[in-house]
Amino acid sequence: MRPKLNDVAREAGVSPTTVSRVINNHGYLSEKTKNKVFQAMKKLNYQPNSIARSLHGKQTNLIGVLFSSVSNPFFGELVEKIENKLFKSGYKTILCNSADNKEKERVYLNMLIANQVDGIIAGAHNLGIKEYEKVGLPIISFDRYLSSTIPIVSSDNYLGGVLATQELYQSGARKIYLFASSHTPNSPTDKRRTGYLETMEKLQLEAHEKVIASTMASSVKALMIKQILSTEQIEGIFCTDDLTALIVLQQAKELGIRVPQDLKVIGYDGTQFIQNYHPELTTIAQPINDMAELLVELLLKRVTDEQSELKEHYVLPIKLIRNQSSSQFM
Amino acid sequence: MRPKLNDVAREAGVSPTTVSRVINNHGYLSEKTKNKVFQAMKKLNYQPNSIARSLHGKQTNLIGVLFSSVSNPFFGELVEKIENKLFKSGYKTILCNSADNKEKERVYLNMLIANQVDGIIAGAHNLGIKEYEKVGLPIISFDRYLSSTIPIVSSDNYLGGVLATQELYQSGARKIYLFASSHTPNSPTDKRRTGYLETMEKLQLEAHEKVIASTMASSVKALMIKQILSTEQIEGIFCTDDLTALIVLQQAKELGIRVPQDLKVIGYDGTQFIQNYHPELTTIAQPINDMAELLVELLLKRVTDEQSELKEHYVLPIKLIRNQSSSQFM
DNA sequence: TCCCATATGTCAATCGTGCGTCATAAATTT
DNA sequence: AAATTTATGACGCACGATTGACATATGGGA
Repeated sequence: MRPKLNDVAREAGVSPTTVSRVINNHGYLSEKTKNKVFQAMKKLNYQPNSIARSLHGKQTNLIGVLFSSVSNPFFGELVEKIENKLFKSGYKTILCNSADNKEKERVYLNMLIANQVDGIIAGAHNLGIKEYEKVGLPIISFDRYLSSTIPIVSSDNYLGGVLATQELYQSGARKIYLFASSHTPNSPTDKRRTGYLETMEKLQLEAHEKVIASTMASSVKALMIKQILSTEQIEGIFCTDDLTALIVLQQAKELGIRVPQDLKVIGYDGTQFIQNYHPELTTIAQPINDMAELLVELLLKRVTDEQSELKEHYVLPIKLIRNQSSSQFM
Repeated sequence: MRPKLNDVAREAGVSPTTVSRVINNHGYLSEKTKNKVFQAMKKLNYQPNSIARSLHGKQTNLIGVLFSSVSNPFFGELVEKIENKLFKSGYKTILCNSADNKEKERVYLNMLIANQVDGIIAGAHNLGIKEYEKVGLPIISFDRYLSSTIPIVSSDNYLGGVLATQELYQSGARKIYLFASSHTPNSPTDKRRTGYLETMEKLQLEAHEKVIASTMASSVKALMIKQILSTEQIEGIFCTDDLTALIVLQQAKELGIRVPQDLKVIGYDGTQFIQNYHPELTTIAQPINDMAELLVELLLKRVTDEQSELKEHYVLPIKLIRNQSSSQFM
């Protein structure tokens, strides 16, 4: 049986009250007693039962972190950063991978409530606004509108779309396609798309959109992309995520389409992983670390003070990382 | 304020005891009352406070999942599978990224104890055996020996080393190098190494080892590998992880070393990610899904019944995925 | 009619800790 | 010597739900 506060008191030869005082550094305490208690705690390997403490109206220091999947490097890196920053502030992360499953997301939301988490960082958004509003807990959303009371953190998706398109144009491409991973209004991808469309219009070029659904198996994506590449004359492709861009590079190679000579490709996300292991890929890098930091900071602000006034939308700058896959070829 | 059991009772017009009985399906209950209570729960959006329930000696249904990092695709995929399987069994995952930091791992362990988790899946092992034994909770270890009472789940690292080496040999390589990500006895990498060394001896070939520390920044790794590739005559490389193998491929390309004509490369791990996005890489695939399943199954067995007899070591089979990077060239 | 299974309510203890109140005693200041 | 400050103990309530004991009521079957 795990030792309790009373066991520590007995071991240290003091009253339970004193032990509690030592733990919470509350009231008058002599160094001598403190030491006695600390030693007893160490000897018994005592850890205050945070369940009991939480029940007493205190915080649980648990934060629900809800994303669709951590096996995607982008979310993996983001979640890792979030977890790190939460840890530094003394909070624990309950990981929730909704796998784009509405039902799972709903069950998770209820679980989190039942577990009395202090707040939620939500990056998986298959549920309606209502369900999130019903939660009644501090929530910060990553990259999607949930409700007017839930602040959003995102990077500048629109500018990303603009820059990506301009980059392809400037490196010589004219027939520029958009490979979008989905097509839902209110989704970040959509603003990247808007950036693309408006820029194409300004450039007086015809827009071409292909939806490469993120739910498809990657082999299916590959097939689909191969099909497109082999039938259409394309000079530049803006993929709304890096992984799709990788498949494009792969398929282009198989078809003997040279990158960047015949085809220029630009991705989106710019994870550390992509930068390290695919330094050839031009991409729009989201500030993963800053986003994680802001998400945590805003959430903890709300957790500490429910009334704290937050903006509705925080947009962080993106950065074009220019590499060989989009370089001008002479 | 979140509704309590008493509020539900009032709303349903029954006693608190009855509500509790309905929730726990305990004692005699009429359908009529059950329905009244369920409706009241729904109306108030009531979630039983699991903190309070846990305090009552019940399980917390929280499991600590301790790995070094989820941004590494291998761990990302493994953790995601684990989280999924835990969820299916009604358990919640507390994610702990120790970042190979001893102190963080220790703090995490204490946090998990304080939070009364029902058990721990440990895949980060920077601490001594003692600290893990002291925990006094069901623990299952991934891939490393912690103590005789803590079962280990791993894949067949030794056989992986053997197969990898044989594959390189059979495809024609004679000067076969090992690029190991670390060199600690008791670590899985070490058995891969043993497999390599023994196979090389059987083949009467000279072994060559290089340590490409996993702690190094990938740019440093790249530099180091470039250096090695450009100074030594190598025909085959067995990398103890796929990411290192990717760097090898990358650097070989830069140096004009053709793969597989001049150099054959084989990696290790075989994540879905690698299979999808680097189908050219031959690799030893660990059964990520089966490992996750077994880890969870064993842990829950221990959680449910402390006394359940488990083996000390569970070794799951690996699989050679043969691709172009190691193919015989004629 | 009596009994028993079914259905619900009342009451109180319990889980481990936090914390306020009161009491007491020693140490320190005035 | 009196008044404070410092240090500790004892006690009890609270947190929200669980659970057992006990009481009571209804209905159906023997």
